[in-house]
Amino acid sequence: MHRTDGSTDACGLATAGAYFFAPAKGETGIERLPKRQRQQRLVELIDENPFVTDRELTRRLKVSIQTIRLDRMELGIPELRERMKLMAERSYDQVRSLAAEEVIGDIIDLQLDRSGISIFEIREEHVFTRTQIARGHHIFAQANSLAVAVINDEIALTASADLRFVRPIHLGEKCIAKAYVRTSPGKAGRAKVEVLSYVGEEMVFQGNFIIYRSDDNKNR
Amino acid sequence: MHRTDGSTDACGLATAGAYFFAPAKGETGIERLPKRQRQQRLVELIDENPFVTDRELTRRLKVSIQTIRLDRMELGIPELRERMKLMAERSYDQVRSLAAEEVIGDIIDLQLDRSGISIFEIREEHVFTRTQIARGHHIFAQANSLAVAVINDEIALTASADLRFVRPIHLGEKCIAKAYVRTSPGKAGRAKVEVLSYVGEEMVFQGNFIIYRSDDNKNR
DNA sequence: AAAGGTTTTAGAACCTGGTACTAATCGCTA
DNA sequence: TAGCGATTAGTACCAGGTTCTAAAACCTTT
Repeated sequence: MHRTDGSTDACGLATAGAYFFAPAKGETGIERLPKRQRQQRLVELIDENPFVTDRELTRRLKVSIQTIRLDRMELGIPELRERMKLMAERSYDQVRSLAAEEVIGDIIDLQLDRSGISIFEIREEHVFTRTQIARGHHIFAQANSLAVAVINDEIALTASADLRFVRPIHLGEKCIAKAYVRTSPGKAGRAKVEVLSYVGEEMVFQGNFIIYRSDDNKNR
Repeated sequence: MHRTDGSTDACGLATAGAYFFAPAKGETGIERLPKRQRQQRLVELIDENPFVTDRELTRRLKVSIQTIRLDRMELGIPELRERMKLMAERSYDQVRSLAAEEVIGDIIDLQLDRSGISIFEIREEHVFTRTQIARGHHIFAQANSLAVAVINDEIALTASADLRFVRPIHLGEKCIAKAYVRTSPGKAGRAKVEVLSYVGEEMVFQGNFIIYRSDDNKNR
């Protein structure tokens, strides 16, 4: 005998007629919603807590477990275990790549000892929640990463920098940093790198970096 | 990763099963290992790929699935689904807290419009893997966060900065940043903040920040 | 009122990747 | 020879599902 998802008919009588034409927003809180709204609510609930089971959703939405499952299927939402697996995999990959993340922003062009370009999109985690303006250190991180990357040496460390945040950068904006090496390549000790960051045509940040270099690019 | 690492008492229980020290059976590559070594290998395999099932491990270690499960139990390694759940939960919490992370480093003292102190420990994810030296932007992030935090305004944005990375900071070092507001509080427009970061007695970083302020600290 | 469509519910069979438990069996040793 | 740890086998059971079939329940149209 296999156990079957019993579900002790929690709401048999709720199936009375005209079941959602009542003053839909009663005291009772959640009356059964029409399909569209229920599915929307389902998405919200799962989004809010991805660890919720179908059985739990049954409780919250006052429909049968089959309905929940049909809804998930229609909406293309995978089952709990699949969701957890996806999260786990994502975080696992992230951990792996985070360690490798030597650079903030995507470098899309790099001419060693000459110049480089990187793109960095301002996302939720980069802004002040209140103002939606990017925190300065993320803008700096992009510029600094690029300045270090453009130096063709075993070891390159920022020695000093001079920054100007020209205008606030907002959530969703794509920040394009362009770095130019100002001293001749291979010159011992220190390199000077200028980084200019743009959103569209507009310059939003400017930095002058002095990069300490190990100066052993010959043995690579 | 999550290495539960259950006390591998090296030789507490003299494992009687030394009965596999016969000619190591070079023929078939991995022949069955003695218990201790197998368990060690098990830990390695799971560590290497936390998404591996017991059945897969059976293949790899050439023992029955019961043995795998006994081993997991002895070692306190949870089942695959539990492992995935833990990873998912951890990453979920991380995402949540990352978004809330308005400040890099722990602020341990703050006198608004006067001074502030924060501590930041250099961990794996902050250093160049090759050299174990902290990337500049993390050091900057700590200083910048503190400089912004110390300004008692609705909105405070970095306008410009002038940085000196005095000496490299290494993995494991605790960086203590001290910020001093150099202009009189409430003065309109811009505040000047000096941040000095130390490892022990040694100054490792110095920054002069100009912080743009909304200057509406009265209505708080 | 009957027909027809959508929505919702029910139930059974089956799946994966396990746990929990009992009971052999193997290989060596005291 | 008995004993003992290590290993294997097998069964029952579980959560949290998928898949499928089938029957209501509801709503609109004819």
